[in-house]
Amino acid sequence: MPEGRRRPTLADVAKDAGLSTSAASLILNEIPDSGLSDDAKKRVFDSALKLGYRPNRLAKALKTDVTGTIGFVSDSVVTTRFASGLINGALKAASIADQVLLVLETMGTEDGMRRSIETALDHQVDAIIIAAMQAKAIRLPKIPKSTKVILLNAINPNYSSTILPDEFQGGSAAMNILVEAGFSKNIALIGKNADVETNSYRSVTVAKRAAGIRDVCNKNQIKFRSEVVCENWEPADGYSAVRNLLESDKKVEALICMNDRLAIGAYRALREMGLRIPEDISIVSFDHDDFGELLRPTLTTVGLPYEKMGEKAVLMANSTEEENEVLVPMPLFIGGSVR
Amino acid sequence: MPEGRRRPTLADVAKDAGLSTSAASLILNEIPDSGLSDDAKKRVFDSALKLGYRPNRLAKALKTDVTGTIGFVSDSVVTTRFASGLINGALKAASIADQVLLVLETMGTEDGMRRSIETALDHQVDAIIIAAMQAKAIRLPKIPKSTKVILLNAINPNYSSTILPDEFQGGSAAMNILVEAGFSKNIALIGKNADVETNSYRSVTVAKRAAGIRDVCNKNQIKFRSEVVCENWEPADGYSAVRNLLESDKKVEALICMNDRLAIGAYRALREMGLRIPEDISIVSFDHDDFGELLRPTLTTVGLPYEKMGEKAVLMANSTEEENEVLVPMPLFIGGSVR
DNA sequence: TCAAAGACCTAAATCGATTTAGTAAGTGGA
DNA sequence: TCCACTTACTAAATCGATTTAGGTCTTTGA
Repeated sequence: MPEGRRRPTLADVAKDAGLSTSAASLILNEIPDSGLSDDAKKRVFDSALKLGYRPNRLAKALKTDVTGTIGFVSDSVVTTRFASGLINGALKAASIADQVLLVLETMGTEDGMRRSIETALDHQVDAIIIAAMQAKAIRLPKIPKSTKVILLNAINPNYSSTILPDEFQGGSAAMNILVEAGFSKNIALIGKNADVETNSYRSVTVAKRAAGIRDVCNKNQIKFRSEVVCENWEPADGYSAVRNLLESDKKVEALICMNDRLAIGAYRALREMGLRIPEDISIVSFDHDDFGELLRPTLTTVGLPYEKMGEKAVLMANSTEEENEVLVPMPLFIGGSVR
Repeated sequence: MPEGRRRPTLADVAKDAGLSTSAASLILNEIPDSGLSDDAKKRVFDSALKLGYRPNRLAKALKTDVTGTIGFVSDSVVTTRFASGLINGALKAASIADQVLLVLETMGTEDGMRRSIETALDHQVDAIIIAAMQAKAIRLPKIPKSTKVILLNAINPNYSSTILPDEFQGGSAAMNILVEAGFSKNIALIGKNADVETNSYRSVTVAKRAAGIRDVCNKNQIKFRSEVVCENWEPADGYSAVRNLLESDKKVEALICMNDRLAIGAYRALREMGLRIPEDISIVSFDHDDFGELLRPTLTTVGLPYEKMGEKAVLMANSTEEENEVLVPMPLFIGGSVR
């Protein structure tokens, strides 16, 4: 009896239609072979519409063990401008699947990770997506095998469902831009980093980015004129790297920077040295950071396919078949920084 | 009976402790005056720990009507780097309150808004936070009065619980920086916008930003040397505004730009004209966009207190007393762009 | 004419908790 | 010895759905 303004329940609909709740449930869920008459069906649908009935997802979930809820646990993905695309893609795919994302942050600690996962499980999520800001090997607490786990931009030996950017392809793509623009001899690499290329714990994907670059070099018999090591990949590192490089070597014609932040430092160094982009020096880099559009000329960069990755994560969470590592291609953003 | 690896239920705990589920519930929830013996309490706590019992939030919610869940509906806040602080702050506050955010996107459409709100209600959220990317008057569908609604960075005539940045104070703060730096006569305003200052539907808060600026002007008997109108607040607009201004008027010494994007355009114009920041021209602006840190000199800017606003939204959602409009102070970020 | 076969619908159990009303045993006072 | 209180606990209803195992009729076939 819908007294006051209570949300109507299935019982209200059933009563209004003059049927049992069982009948109403069978009809509204369109269960085949339920044997309910067309007349009964019409009455139930009419009543549901009239009362504005919407099922209580909690009650439904309690019985069916399907909440329509996915835990999105992130190692501070949400908070950073950098990868909000991940969550955005996930949000879109979830919305299409009539699901909802339950977003949790680990604050970057192992304890936070454990707590977030427990909270998600307490809410009986159908699956957990664990997203990392930089694709790296993460530590995870035990998660019952009944809950599907998808790693987004991360890897862990105990879970095989992983979504990563295809950094090898991305590295190749960036290098190919320079090759196709006619460069071969006088290219310098900014941001070589021994640690990254060998230590898989620190960053699994960037090693592949480097491998993709080197693969194109090998195929075209290109040897870098210079490989500048940068421990960090911040603008200041790019600035000093390029400044030092060009002061001693005037022949460099193109730079491939390991990320956009290095590239912005390169821009500054070149500007100060009176060198023009792309007339004197061409630049490609990685990440498709927002500020790339604000630079003059705009930056040619290989982006990370965050949105697609987020989408894929939700699709994978909902798929019944086991998938293993999925590599999502990296998109190219052509700016004006290559001659 | 915990057969297999099923999640232990309250019944499992009760059985293990040799008590009824009622007793177990009373004990675990620490209900006062339940009259259970200390021995019974110990047994229940021990069993719960041993089995790793965690209550099923769904079942609990079904009975108590408290889900520990807040719907965070956003007009594309999540997706944008711009305001991920909002959600981050909300996430932190929710985590402290042992709550979880159910994040939904409206895709910017009215239908999306309706659908998101319905979805949140279907999941029986305890409250709904409606966040907008730019504080503006938004349209909302009917929401039952039993669900608390908090507007975050937005206003709507039907809901009074609103959280907004204190733009008046922010505007004053920015202008004060210039005043305190000793400027008074030769200041130009970049980004005057008749529409924004009068049409409250388009943007409620920016009008106040302007008012805050003018208030400081009045108090100090300052009249802008120039007020340049910009229909849009993009870098290109800032560029042409400053270029035109300074080509005709060499006396300008300081600029107050209505946002950082205008300011970045100003930087470019000044650089091309050979004017130094801050030696020749000082600049303050608004938003604390990420790229401000990357500029040389770094930008002095008044930021939006997104994180605090998000926190406040959750606190308000959980508070029993009605609060009305809350204004959150805007933080100052001192860079090197003011002499 | 009677049983078997549909056709149409419902009772009741269940999911995992909370919470009220009540029961059983023990204690103390007269 | 009996009643009134405590003390310590439990039975059962409940939240809002789903789902299985029937239960009535009416129809049909022989």
